[in-house]
Amino acid sequence: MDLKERLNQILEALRQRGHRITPQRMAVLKILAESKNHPSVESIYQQVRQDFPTTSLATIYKTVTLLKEIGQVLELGFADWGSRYDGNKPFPHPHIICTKCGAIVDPDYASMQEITREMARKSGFAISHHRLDFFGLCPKCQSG
Amino acid sequence: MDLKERLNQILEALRQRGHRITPQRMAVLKILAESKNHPSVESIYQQVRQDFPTTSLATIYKTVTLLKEIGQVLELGFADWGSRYDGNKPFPHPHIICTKCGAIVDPDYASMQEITREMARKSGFAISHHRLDFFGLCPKCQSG
DNA sequence: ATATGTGCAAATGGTTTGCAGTGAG
DNA sequence: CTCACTGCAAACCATTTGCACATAT
Repeated sequence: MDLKERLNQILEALRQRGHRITPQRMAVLKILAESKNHPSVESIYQQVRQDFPTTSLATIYKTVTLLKEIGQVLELGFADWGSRYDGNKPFPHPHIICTKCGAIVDPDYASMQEITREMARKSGFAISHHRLDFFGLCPKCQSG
Repeated sequence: MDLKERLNQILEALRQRGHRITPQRMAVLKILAESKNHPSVESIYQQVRQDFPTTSLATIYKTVTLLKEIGQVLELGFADWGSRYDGNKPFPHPHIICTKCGAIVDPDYASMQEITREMARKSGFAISHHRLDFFGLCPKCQSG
């Protein structure tokens, strides 16, 4: 999805609910709207500080939490490496995670809907979303 | 897998590496060897305390961490609800999680290997394991 | 006998919260 | 003007660590 378009979606969702667009918040939104690298809170913090040096970690957390609540960011919680965020594709989708360098990429994969339907039928659950992660070494780390 | 057999596997893995089998540890192992309910550390703690009231949380954590290190327990880390553990099937497999009551069940599903191969081919990653979670309401919670 | 495991208490670290001051709408 | 947001510091809480004692082997 086009970054500017995605950013506008997020802005619109915030405005609809009466939330304000501050410079710090805008900086976070921009990072999350691209977020091809699925950044951590700490990573977002470091980036935002380049433009707004007084920004606090708490502000990043508050913004990310808000976006989570209104469904504008997808949280990937890992037991060992903390959470990573995807604001570009905030809906459930597969990920491939490099266990060495921590890179997270989105493979293209379409048939999850079929699998989800099959799961629901067999289990009796009313399935609302899913999460599928593959772990391994990315091409770069395989030669390291 | 048969519970007694699974327990023996874990015991064997511990003995091989020179770890001792204490009563407290045995209690944890038994719980994890069945673990159809994918217990949390706190839940394991409460159960163990029924038989060994002086057991400390730290001991549970240490045992679970040890089992994780030797690959005898699978950790499911959730950003919002902490970690849950599966010592009965310590290898990657799908889960269905009730977002209301927190129940976690294992559906039977075989074709993950195909999907994993396909993923590896398309991404260039050397995939070592995966994780697939479906979230929704279990049959019981749908009528609640 | 020996060194691994236990249990307690303290430390840790990521995340959240309270609150006074700031600024977007 | 108002009320949501920011930034700081303190609070939180799950998990980890240090250490003296206990005990499995």
